[in-house]
Amino acid sequence: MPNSNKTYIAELKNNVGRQVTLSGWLYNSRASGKIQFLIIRDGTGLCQCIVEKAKVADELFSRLKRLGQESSLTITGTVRADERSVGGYELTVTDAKIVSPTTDYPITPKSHGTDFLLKHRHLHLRSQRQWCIGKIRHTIIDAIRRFFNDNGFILIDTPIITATAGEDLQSLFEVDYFGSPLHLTQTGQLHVESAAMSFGKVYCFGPTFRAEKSKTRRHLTEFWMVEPEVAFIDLDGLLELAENFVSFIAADVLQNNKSQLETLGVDSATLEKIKPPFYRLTYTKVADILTGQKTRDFLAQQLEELKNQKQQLETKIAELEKQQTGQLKQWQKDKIAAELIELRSTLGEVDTRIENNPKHAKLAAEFQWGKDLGGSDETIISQMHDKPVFVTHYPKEAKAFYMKTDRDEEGVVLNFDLLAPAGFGEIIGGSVREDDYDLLLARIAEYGLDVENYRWYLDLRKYGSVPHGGFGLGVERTVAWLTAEKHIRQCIAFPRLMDKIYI
RNA sequence: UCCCCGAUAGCUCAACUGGUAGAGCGAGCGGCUGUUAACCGCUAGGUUGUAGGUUCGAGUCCUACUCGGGGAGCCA
Repeated sequence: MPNSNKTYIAELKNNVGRQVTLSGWLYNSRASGKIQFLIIRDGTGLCQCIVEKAKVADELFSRLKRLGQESSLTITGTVRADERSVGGYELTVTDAKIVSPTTDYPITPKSHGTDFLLKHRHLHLRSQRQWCIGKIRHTIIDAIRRFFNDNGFILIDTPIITATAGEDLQSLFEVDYFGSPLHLTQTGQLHVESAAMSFGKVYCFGPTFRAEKSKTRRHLTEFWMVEPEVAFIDLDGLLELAENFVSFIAADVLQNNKSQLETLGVDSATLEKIKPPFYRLTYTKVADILTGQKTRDFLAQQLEELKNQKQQLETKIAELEKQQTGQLKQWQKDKIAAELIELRSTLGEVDTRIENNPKHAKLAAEFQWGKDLGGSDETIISQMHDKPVFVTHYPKEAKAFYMKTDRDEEGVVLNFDLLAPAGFGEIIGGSVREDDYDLLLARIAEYGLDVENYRWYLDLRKYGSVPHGGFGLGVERTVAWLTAEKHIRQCIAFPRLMDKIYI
């Protein structure tokens, strides 16, 4: 095996004119009598390899011709720049070695259903789309770590098995810990607060578990969350930190994943907009907006647009259905059929939105100060903006026990949610923490939590309490937002969904 | 937990009001020197999710169940 000059596809641009050897898998192939086009993937990209019958041994030519998708092989040839090729470079093949031939690879280059793909997730990870998302996820995670490391934050690894509940008690996964019931962490926040009193600026980054009965495109039961926590910080400081942080991530993706964004069909202009300052609204302001004329007009207009869109789709579908019955080549009929499936699914989505619009309008109009913002309310606010929006100062009844009440306005807490624009919704939740011992104790009791479990947490208010706060950013939601991926389950390699684990 | 939709070849989907289950992809064989989800010809591939029911006749209608998708509530 000529291994001495092994090259990765990503490095082809530096090797034009040279002979190189690639190792990878057969992604797709097209063949004719005397020429074959093999698309090879090697983890760094795709490369079209040209096999001409005249330039290789006959036996090799025919073996390559019947080589199945996802067979592994090493392939040697000369690098050429060529516009017609994926990635702009191709290989004129002189030799190849089949490492392991494959037959009947289940995932074809045609379309597949979600269930099928999730059942084959171990193989689906090789697909272009999953590969692009995986690369971007990697950039995001790397950016997260770098942002904090370069800004003086210390990484603290918080426990996964815990006795304290950070969020809602109903969404806990219980663990039988040598006979006593503990649970999987919902947040590292309480622990990371303790570390902030030692290091000043800290963050934790790990998996989080929530047994929410939420079967939506925005929920996983196991997801990754990064949670910075800072001593001596106020709400304004947190907002600034959060907007710089999110902007840094977006800029990093833009810089490192141009081609992946392009493959995914993401308009990079939307990412370029993600720059400070983000919009800042108080909860009370949001409540006014939701119940006001602006929202009524906005939703009415949206409904009009949706109805128009529906009509256009229906016209298009009718046209295609008519065409389909005419005299056409089989492949043309197939193309139309594929297009119809696509259009019908879009139509279904539009129908759902039309159906939901009045419900959302009603929910918004009847919004009562004091309630938490519903998903639809968030969506409305988020749709009204082209940049992320901070919503701050929620009523304390709607929020967690540890959030600090606004001393100027006792009914609200010093918290914030960050809503991603264009209807994407919440990606960050954060707050200034209650730092007064007595007030915190009262809140713990109010929430019906066992004070004994929170003794250590209360101690932080006893020994040198300081104003402090932090937030949590959901990694998969951020990935979904930045890649414009509709479903969060595509944003982690092996998703854990409510009641459903595939692999 | 609630509401809506669906289940037909390995995969993605067809089958008008109940009347002999059909394409493409994939697989196999053959053809084609620049293909881009290549194309063209041939071949194989099915107890229509499961269990009942209505009917002369059920993929199609009814009931239950199982599985899947979407939405609601809740959240990162």
